[in-house]
Amino acid sequence: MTRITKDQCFEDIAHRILATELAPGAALDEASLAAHYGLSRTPLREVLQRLAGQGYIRSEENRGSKVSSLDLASLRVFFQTAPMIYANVARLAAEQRTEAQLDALKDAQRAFAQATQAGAAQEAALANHRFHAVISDMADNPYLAASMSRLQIDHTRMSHTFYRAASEEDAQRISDASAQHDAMIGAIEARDAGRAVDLTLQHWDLSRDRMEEFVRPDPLPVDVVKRQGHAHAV
Amino acid sequence: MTRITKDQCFEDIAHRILATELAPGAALDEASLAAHYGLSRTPLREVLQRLAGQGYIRSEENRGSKVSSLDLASLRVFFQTAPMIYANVARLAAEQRTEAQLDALKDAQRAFAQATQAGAAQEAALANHRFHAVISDMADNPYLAASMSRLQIDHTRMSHTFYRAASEEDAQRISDASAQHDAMIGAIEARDAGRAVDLTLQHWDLSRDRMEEFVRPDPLPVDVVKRQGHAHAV
DNA sequence: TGTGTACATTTTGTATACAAAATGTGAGTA
DNA sequence: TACTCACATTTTGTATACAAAATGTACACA
Repeated sequence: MTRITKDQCFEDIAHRILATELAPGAALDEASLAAHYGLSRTPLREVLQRLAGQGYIRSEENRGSKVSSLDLASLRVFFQTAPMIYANVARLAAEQRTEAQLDALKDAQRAFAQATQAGAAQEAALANHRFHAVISDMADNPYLAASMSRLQIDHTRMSHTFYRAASEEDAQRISDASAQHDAMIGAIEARDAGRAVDLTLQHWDLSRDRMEEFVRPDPLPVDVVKRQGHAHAV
Repeated sequence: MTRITKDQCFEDIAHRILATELAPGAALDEASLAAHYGLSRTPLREVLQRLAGQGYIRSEENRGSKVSSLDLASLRVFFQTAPMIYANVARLAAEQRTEAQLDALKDAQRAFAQATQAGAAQEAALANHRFHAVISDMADNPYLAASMSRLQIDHTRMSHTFYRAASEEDAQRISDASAQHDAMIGAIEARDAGRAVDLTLQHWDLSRDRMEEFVRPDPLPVDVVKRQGHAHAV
């Protein structure tokens, strides 16, 4: 109902996916989304196609769009790939960053620190997403950016529990992550690629362990036996 | 005018871009493309959006679509990134490949050998593209695939001169490349990841030197001074 | 000659009607 | 009860008309 632009619509759906407010596997209905955003179906379909192009959703001919799944199979590949891409992006970021990008990174970190201190889990996850997106931007490498953004989608979707501090230990981990961000800013500002890589890998180690346990396969259809290709969790 | 499906339209435009029949920077007109393929503008725009999502073209709001540029700036990043992605994809391909994919790879190589022996440069370049696309498929890693396919677009667009054998030396290089393909098939079939990586890097070295000299910046607009952001060749 | 401005033309973007495909429902039959 | 088939409903895909933006052109004026 709210009348907005295509870009805003794209951003809003993307954010809702990143926040898992739109859960992995959820079906997206063109007509109701178009009505909700006050667009006609033509531009809304264009938004969906862009979302599909960036890996947020998957569209099947004559069968609509679904939020990209996030099951244990993808998780395995994610863990396999992320450190390599993250490390290389960090190295390039330290080498290539501009002053303006450095300012943007500091802004993102301010927002992140604020969200974590306020205990706003979803805000923190999205701010963290932005922080790493700025680093990807600094690397100025469209080939790696394509990998990176896809990794980030899944990483952010898995990270929400990380920011919902239940125990004292959780709070410490969040504080550590924020300190690592600050150190990364320092390394990037100093154009110290080696240190940026090391810090990135440490940062990765910190978040890795907490993620795996919270991932769940897509909700199964009610009529299980008739559906093919839905492997159970290993 | 020829009436075809969206997928065929996508494939045809993609192939024409890979063959540089549609040159880097070339403008794409919706109306004439729609007429040419016998589609209305709505599905044709969808095709363009998919092409943009995969990096073949770039679309600007209210300003149409252009074939992605391929200038010295992108070239530098390309050389920086390709070996790492190619090597990792090769390693995963050797580890993960299925029998069906191995057959597909052998088919692609048969087509490649045939095209090179016939001296069909464009055929050879596209067959080579398919060969490496199958390897990317074997790796079964959507994150890397996003990088890989973008690298391949630019690689294939730069590779045409490689297959237009002018000298005896050129012919030898093409023959070497084909032999390397055969060796890569062997390594992948044997699931020998280390050897697959080594061969991939050798393959990369072979094609690298021949590429740089043939790349040209986008054709400049007639009115040069008024256009910004068009750096000259370094 | 060069510049600016109004206007015509071209091109892109959006809404909507209709077509086609998929899905859901219920009666009929074994 | 289980299954199939026909038909209604829902959802997606396409064509087309119209709106908006960009571009090109001609003319006035300094």
